[in-house]
Amino acid sequence: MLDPKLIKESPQIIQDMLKARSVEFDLVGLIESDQKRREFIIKTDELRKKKNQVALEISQKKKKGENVSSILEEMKNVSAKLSELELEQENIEKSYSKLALTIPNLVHKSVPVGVDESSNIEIRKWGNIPNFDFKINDHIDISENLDLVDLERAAKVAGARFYYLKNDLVRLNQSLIHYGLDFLAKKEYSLIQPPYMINRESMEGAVIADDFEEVIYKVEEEDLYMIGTSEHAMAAMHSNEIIEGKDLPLRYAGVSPCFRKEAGAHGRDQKGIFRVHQFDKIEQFVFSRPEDSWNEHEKMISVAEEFYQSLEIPYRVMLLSTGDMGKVSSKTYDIEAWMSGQNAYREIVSCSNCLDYQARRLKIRFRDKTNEDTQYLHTLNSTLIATTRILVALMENGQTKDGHIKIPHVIQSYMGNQKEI
RNA sequence: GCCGGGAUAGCCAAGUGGUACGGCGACCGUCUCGAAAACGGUUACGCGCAAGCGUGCAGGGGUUCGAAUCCCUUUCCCGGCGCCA
Repeated sequence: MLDPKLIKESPQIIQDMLKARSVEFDLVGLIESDQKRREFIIKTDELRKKKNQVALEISQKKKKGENVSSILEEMKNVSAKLSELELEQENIEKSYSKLALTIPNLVHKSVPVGVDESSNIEIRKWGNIPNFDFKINDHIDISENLDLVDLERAAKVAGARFYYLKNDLVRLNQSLIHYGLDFLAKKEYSLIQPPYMINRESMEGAVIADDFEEVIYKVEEEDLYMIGTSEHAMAAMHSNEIIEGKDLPLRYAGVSPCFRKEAGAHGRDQKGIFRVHQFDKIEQFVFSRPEDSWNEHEKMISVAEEFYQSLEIPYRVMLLSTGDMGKVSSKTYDIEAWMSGQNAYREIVSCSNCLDYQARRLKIRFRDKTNEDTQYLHTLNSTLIATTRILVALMENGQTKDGHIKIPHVIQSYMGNQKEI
């Protein structure tokens, strides 16, 4: 959600944003319904004032024992009229908020304008792409040869895009999570294991309506949705709260499984564990003062980079273009890791500053002094590690001539000093 | 799952049909060289240039001229019983 005052006073800024994002949006409709909505607030407030005055009069007359029958009649009329107006107002509010909730976020001026990922900009690169003096395999063959993944039985039991992890790959997965949590704990993030299902109201705060159908699993007969990432649960964590300014920034490390429909991804990455319906992830989530959020954004991406340097995974940092970026985000960096089996850089991290867009939807405010006005804070999120994709990178980049997988140095102590799988 | 008790502002808390009592904390001001104390004010949201007005008693619905208060319903919390990794 955007600041309604900004939309009213500077519609050109909104128009520019919509153009940059190539998004069709009924901005005129939004402005008109906002205008209408304000008019109705004035009308109904006036009538309520009248109602309060008459109610007071009735109670005073009754106390004095005077006859109130004529004034009761007047009150009846006022109430009836008010109910009528309120019904109309409700409809206007509905059409207003439907539009207000679907308008995308503002775009930071540094973001390249483009329709898709081809306009993304490479910001920097780290690490050397590994050379192999033998014919390499992709993660599907490697994991099959070493009995680390069972995709066929997963398909039988759950369907496509599911997997059974097996044997040492289970241990590697757990070790990556353990290492990731230790890594963020050292940087003074609070560790959070959130609910894996949250209610509609909370989900709507973090996710834009269009994404519901494409991404989010709904639990039948319950007001519950499976989280697509712990971001969803952590964003809603402080909803309807006023946070003390001195407590900001709040830096959380959320760990959870993530559940995604992948409805819009037919045919892409069909095989293996690169794109799946369920995976484990550690997420950085920060609640920040507005003036600090761009610094926090840079900090988060460098935390993620440091993490991949420690795992010795070559990567590049991309600045996403308007066409490739989510509607909730104002600026997004992706980290893409080199994956030898695919001979390409593939997305492993997404790091976004959402400004006050989520905070407005979820009513998360802060203030420094109790007699000051509250302000919306800024929310930011970034992957630390989505484990399945890192398993792919480690298997493909770390494969040896004799068909084994090298375990990164920092992970070995988590696996009983095992050096290879 | 069943029975009972609850949910009021940042916190505590009064209020059984007629303008949401009071306290604590925090913040601002007066006083002071400064502070404490004392006193006054502020401390949820919306509309409005403003004066001001309206909304807000867990959520939704109803009864009534009028609902924190009465009725229905949902959610959550506490106690007891039951079930359970």
